[in-house]
Amino acid sequence: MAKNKRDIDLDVKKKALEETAARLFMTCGYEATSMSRIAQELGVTPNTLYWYYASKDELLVGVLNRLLSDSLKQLPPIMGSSPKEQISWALQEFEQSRALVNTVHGKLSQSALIRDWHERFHRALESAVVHTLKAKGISTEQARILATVATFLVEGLLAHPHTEKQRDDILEWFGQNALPDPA
Amino acid sequence: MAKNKRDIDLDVKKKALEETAARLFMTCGYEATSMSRIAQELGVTPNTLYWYYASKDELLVGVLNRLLSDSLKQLPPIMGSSPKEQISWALQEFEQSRALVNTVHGKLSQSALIRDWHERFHRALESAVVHTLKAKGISTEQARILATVATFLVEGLLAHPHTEKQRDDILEWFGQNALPDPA
DNA sequence: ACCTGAACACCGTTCAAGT
DNA sequence: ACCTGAACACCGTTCAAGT
Repeated sequence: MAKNKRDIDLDVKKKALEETAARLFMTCGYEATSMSRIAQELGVTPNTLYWYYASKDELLVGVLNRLLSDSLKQLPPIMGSSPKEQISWALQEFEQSRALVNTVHGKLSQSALIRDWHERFHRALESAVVHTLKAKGISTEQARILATVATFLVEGLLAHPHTEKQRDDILEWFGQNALPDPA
Repeated sequence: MAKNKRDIDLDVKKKALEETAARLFMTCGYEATSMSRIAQELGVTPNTLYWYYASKDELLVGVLNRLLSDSLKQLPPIMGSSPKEQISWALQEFEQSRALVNTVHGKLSQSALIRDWHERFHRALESAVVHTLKAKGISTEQARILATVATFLVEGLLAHPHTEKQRDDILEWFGQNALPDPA
């Protein structure tokens, strides 16, 4: 990437920074990726990054938001499928960034910035899931519980290496117990 | 603590090191706790820690094993209670070290040492849970699934701040769906 | 507005040297 | 066997200076 200044605008530049950072974070891990390394990959001095982001954590938030909105763009097509397929999709979507999921959880107790982002993310996710469950005739309270359980199962599968069979068994079990027996 | 050398034996010394490290890890977080800080608290030079542990990660493993075996000592009394109470106990037991749970998950992709410990821990936990479930007449396969789900729910609750109601609702829901309806 | 050079305080870790 | 002093390479971050 060129060392251009001023001739490419802020959003384009941030996009490039975040894409490089995302790639390194996902392959080498957040802690193992130094600001110097990211800068080096971009042909830039480490300090440069601090013009765009106040801290490494803030860069991480930028990366998370970008990955998330990229995922959400692919969401519409699967909106009509079964709950099990939807969970399966979410799992696959997060699979590549599983290291980041663990990173976020690991930083919860140290970084208020990450804590905020995490809280917002879960609130948005829950309300989306609850909304679709209610459309299926499930009570608000029950929908809330199921949404949380589904989230924990996805995160558990992401956090721990597992076989395909394990994943399928769990999704199957949840699918059968989630909906109150449609007699 | 005294700077004694040779006059107190290795196990006692390691106990003191790990207790101090555990306290700091749990209150300030693992990354935020430097080796220097731990050493300072012990009235010792940072290098000293490296005579006992090859790395900070190894010290963490020592801390984890100590906390775990301390918890296991309190296990017998609750062996007879209901599954829901047992899960509740596990939750409460891990509550204080919730930061460490997140730390371990966050380091999975970077540290082979932690990965090993984590794998061993989950294997031991699963086999214990499966064993008790089978005693209740549940098939091995079903017991495995339930054990994994229970683990993910506990970890989810630990990783995310939650209200008492949320916790009770989830445990209640699991309790009702876990055991194949005892007619 | 954007980027660099040089520096800061700190980190985990090593090693030769002391007792 | 146990511990220290001094050093190493590196980290995230800051700031004054350049264009």
